[in-house]
Amino acid sequence: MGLGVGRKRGEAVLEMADVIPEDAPIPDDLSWTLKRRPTINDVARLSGVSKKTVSRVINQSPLVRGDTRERVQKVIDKIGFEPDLQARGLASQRSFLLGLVYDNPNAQYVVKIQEGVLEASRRAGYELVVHPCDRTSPGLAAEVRHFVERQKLDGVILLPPVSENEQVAAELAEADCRYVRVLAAPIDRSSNTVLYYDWEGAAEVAEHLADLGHRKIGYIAGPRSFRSAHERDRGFRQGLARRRVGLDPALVEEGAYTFESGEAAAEKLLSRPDRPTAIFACNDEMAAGVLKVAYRMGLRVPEELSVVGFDDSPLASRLWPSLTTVRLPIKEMGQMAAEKLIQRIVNPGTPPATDSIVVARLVIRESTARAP
Amino acid sequence: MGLGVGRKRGEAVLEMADVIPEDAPIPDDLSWTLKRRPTINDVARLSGVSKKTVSRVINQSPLVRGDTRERVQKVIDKIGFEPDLQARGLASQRSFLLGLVYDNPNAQYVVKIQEGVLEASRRAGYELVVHPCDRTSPGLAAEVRHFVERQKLDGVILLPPVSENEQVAAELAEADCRYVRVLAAPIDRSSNTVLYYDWEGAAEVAEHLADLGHRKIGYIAGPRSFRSAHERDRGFRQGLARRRVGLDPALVEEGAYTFESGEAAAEKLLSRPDRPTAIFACNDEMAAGVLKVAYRMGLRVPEELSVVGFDDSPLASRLWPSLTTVRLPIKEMGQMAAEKLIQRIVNPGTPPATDSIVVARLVIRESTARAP
DNA sequence: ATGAAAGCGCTAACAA
DNA sequence: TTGTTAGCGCTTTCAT
Repeated sequence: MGLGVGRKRGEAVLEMADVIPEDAPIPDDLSWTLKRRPTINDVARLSGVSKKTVSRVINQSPLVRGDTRERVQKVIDKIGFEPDLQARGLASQRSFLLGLVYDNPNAQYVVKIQEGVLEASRRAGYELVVHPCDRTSPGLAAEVRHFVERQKLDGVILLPPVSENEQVAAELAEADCRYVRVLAAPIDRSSNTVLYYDWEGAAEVAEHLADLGHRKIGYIAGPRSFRSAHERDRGFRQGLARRRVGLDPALVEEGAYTFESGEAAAEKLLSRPDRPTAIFACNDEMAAGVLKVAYRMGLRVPEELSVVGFDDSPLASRLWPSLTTVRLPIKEMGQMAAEKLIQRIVNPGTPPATDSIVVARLVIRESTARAP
Repeated sequence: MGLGVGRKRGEAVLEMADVIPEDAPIPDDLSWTLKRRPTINDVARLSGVSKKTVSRVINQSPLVRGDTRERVQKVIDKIGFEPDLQARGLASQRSFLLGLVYDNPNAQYVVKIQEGVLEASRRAGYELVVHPCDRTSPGLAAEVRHFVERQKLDGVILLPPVSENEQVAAELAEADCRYVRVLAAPIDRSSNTVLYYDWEGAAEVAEHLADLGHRKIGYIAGPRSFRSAHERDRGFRQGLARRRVGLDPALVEEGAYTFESGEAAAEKLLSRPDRPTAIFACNDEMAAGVLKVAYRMGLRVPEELSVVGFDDSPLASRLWPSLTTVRLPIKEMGQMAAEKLIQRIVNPGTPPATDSIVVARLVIRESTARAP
């Protein structure tokens, strides 16, 4: 009956009725009678409207009368229709996929960001495709572009330190791909950026140590190639300046953000005749190295040496003594980045987004005490 | 000229020629003349064959003559044609996406697996969609199914402990979705499984401690809800039995794989009058807790107390003293899982895959020594 | 070995 | 407000 005749290959088959009359109730358990995943055609037929109207309902277009919308929605719910994302994407040049590009050695950081991003994306019906990469690879920008174009990603989030790569950003812009960069300093438009103020946390470290009476402070900086290292440096020096405490250049070492480089730097600093009473290592890994050297040299922490790290990694709370460090709300950063991106995807005509800023804060634990 | 007239909306426009005669050389720099991403139609037109033949070339069908294939391939390379994955997927019910489902608190583990999976998937042109989940959620199986169906994932990899959930596996099977489970014990067909033998590593721990002369050995087991905890338990007891060393039930505690639970268990064990001379904690987190308690109680490690962990997390090598522990080749597991999955996707008609097994091995560091 | 035509399930342009 | 008609770019019958 009804359209039963002109049905094409693969059309869903209903056993009772094809078209449901306007005024008839929609039968229960229609899903039982569908032999395969329902399509927009099934919904259209069953609710007696055109494909396009169903499409309008799906896409929340205002151009549908209330009762029509309701009727269609009822059929959708009844037969459990869910639009096919591939088809939708093919027709509208979207994919409902976001990308996450990173080259960060810190697993905790990456996973936390992923969690935050996913929390926001799931709400909006987006999935996340991950893409670790090699910052030093010459073809990086092209490779990232290929990644987004291949799957037609609707947008990408870039984590530090790849986020600092201008070529990558430029390539994405050229490919017309929306992106959000997680950055330590405002080097892009604020609608493309989630900023984290590492420097504020570093300044708090300086003040904390100064307030504990430390005057000979050792400092293990991060590698120059990381923007965050500069920011931490700036903040630390600024904090010391605020407390009018000097930083002896002889007590400054540059580390590589690794455990081993922390050990090496600590060995230099702690074998000086005028060894520092406190050391600020620019990340927890290096601070762990400092602790190890202190133990080896028989220095008690914090009684004879205060140690501060940065990142609040799992390490920080599990070391002995637990590390005074600096914490960034990482998961929140992921959420903010995803929300910012999705906002622009879903609502392209909105005014440019405002700044998104998170601030690093000091976490005081057991590894710091008054200067001896 | 040529097909210039019947051209449809959106057709690529060439400035010089539409059809290239059979015997004419293919012009250089054709990409310049294409106003948008080239499609299969462009390739077909330029190489003077039908869409279908181009499709055959793309899909490596043997039903194409050598010279035809070559000619088509030349055009593909020249204009930089890359098939649209959405269109391909829509027509052939694929997505070129793999899923990774996990509920693992260990960030290092997750990231390493992701790396391994990606290494294998990139080679095959697959991308990875990540899906952390909540093992305790009642709707988990349905939710995972929804995840794979929504994006029509070509396959999923399940990590422990979600991988141990039979409902999830059953739901995936019902949805006709290929999956590979990373498991500590063979509870599924071997074509669906990558096995890791935790128990072997645990047995090595037992032998190591026994060989160092320890007879009063404390043991902090993992939570019963983890299959790996059972396997580690089995292996440990087996190893002890092989060395004819007994395990005093009074020296056995159950932990929760957390730092705090390790501390709590260690406090009980170490405050006994007949305190153990060695403690095996079933993961590094708990072992870190043991170390902390030992320091608090003034026990020197390893002189007075040997401590062994499991996982070889970053923690293990950064603690002081560094932890003797057990290592699993995590990245390789990810690779194996992905290869196994892709093999089945790309080549559905192959005989059921054989076992994929990795073995956990003891890593001796500074936290173990001869019994006092 | 190759091709024509009809889909895949959806959106978009243009009518009505 | 709603429907009609073409697509999106590819694969798949089924011919030839």
